[in-house]
Amino acid sequence: MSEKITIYDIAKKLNITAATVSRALNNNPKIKESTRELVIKTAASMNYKQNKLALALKSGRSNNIGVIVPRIDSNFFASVIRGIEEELHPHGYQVIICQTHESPKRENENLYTLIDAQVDGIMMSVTDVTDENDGAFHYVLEKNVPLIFFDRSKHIDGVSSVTVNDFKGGYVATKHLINEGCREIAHFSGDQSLEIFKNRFLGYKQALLDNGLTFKEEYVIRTKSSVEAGKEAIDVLLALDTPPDALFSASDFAALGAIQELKERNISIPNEFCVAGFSNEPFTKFMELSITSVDQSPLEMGKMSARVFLEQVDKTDTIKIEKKVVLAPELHIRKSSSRTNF
Amino acid sequence: MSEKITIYDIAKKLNITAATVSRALNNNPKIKESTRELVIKTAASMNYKQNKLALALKSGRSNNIGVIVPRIDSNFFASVIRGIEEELHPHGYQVIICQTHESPKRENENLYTLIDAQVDGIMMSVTDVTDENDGAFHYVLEKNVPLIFFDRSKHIDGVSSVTVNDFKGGYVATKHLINEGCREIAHFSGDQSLEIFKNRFLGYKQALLDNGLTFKEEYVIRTKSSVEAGKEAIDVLLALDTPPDALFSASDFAALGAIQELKERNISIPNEFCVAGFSNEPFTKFMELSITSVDQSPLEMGKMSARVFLEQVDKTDTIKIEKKVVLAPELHIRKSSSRTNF
DNA sequence: ATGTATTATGTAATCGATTACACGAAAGTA
DNA sequence: TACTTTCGTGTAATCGATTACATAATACAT
Repeated sequence: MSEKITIYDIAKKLNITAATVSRALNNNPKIKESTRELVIKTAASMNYKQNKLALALKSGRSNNIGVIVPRIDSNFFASVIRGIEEELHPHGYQVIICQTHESPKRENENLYTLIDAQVDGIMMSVTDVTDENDGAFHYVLEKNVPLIFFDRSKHIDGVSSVTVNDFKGGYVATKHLINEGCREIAHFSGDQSLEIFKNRFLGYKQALLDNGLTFKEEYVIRTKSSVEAGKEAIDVLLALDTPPDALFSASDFAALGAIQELKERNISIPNEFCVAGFSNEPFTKFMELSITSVDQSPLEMGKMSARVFLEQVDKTDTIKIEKKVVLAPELHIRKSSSRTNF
Repeated sequence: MSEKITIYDIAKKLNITAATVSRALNNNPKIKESTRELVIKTAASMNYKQNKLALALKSGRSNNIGVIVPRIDSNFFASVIRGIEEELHPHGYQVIICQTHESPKRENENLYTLIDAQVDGIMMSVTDVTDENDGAFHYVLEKNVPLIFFDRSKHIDGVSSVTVNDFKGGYVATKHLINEGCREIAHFSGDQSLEIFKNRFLGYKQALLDNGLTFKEEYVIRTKSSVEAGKEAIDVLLALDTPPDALFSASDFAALGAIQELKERNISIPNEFCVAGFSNEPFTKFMELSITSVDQSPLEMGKMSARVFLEQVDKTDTIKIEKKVVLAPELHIRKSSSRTNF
């Protein structure tokens, strides 16, 4: 075990006080240049390392920020985290990861844990939006810890968010399907208590109406974000009297499930049926029958969240800044919906 | 801003000392039962929260562990991290993420940063294995911080590791290709200074020799783990006098690149050419022409790493335990190499 | 020479919790 | 009764760094 060197050890060696050492190391202008140099040289030679915990205790700032996501092993969330990490690392922040597994209970626990661990900020994608009376968020706000929502947001006064324009995403995807000649367009939605799914749905609906198509309730199916769920949902749709000729799915995984099932039934894609997904998961691009999907630029979302955090930290004295950043979605048109180009 | 309640506040209210409060909250047996109950009740009513930073400073333990990976937005690493987080969360540890982007310099920085942040342990997948004289690792060991390598390991005395049997993975994948009737099997390798790639290669070679096939140097190509690299590499192979009839790629991405290029050339898979990859990335399963791949059970790898950490922490007094856990790889046979079943 | 800035450093409190040691009170023993 | 344990709590140091305030030392002005 290497001995821990503290500023007291340096002070003793140089016959000065720890205060002087501290000031010298922190470039306090009141320190004589010669002293500063001596201290810095001695510190280096003794292999001194600042104890971050002591600093954190004194300053109340841990230089850690917490990130809460439903799960980390999804390309979207992992990419957002990557963005956050890359933006914050140069500023000396470490990123602490928490997963909720879509459980509001875990979400609360994580919030409390992070605050208790004295993180300097929290960035998160909420899991459930229903418990408005929930104490954990107020606990965060009371502590004046910057809180930033990304992707899945919640309306709380004074809280910033970075989201993608889901309405537009749903709109352009649906419009694209219409342009390809589809007239009976179905939609796989997620839990509409989450804004993102609500908005993707609304974008879809608006695109239909704006283009003279009728919106049919029975074409909208709520599915989980999984291949299996997509298969089951498309079965339901194909059993309708007028089955659809296209699908806009709010999940790439469900879109994939639908595609697999359609192939099983020898329905030709994109000739007889067009499909568009959402999220631009890596596999959508890799498939032989590549899948059209709406990109949410997760890396950018992460970086932007980090920037919003940096703006807010250190400004706790001023009026709380509420910044709503909305990124533009980008439709990646691929084979699953291209009757013309490929 | 909510006032911060400390044990001193509780002490003052009850006309006792902070020491008694601390002992009561920590279930110290020397405290009178009635006092303990009173303290606990008062603490709850005052909404007291233990200051983790103060605790960390005093105890020298932060309850954070650091994880260093090349990048987080890869399904493999994200899954390992998920495993680590799930195993460690119940024990009160938070997971701090660092990325190296395959840069040894960043790797060193991350190691120093984590130690300076007083993490209680470090789990990592190394980036580069060449600089044996590297100070950062010794710094970690000097501090007696448990260090565990997963997947990409480095030989350091007293350091535990959790890896998959890459030799076996390479062997079974190659053996499988041979069983399917392939005779001229090529191999995409990664940087062989990394054990994992070395061992996958050796397994491949051994399988060839054990089955009476000749090993050809020119069939082994070093590629990056990307689709593009795979395309370029297969071009080289197909230009040989005797082009191969199968490929075992140490990377799923490179395997995918090869498949795309082979299709481009109208070479039929698996009839004329079989392909197997490594890592079992999600997309390998999703493709219409699903790709055979070796699974490394990343979730299990993460959990196992966490367990090894838990065994080592708190036992710094004893002789250093060096535990080498080797998980069994599992070959997932899919269409890209199945001439018979599908 | 005396008084006043200015500069560099020391003193000591502080962040919040833990804990070795000390000590008074109660209980047990002879 | 007197003496020893045992029990419960208080005192104060400690973890390592920062910083308001005090003070010593020097420079400068009159």
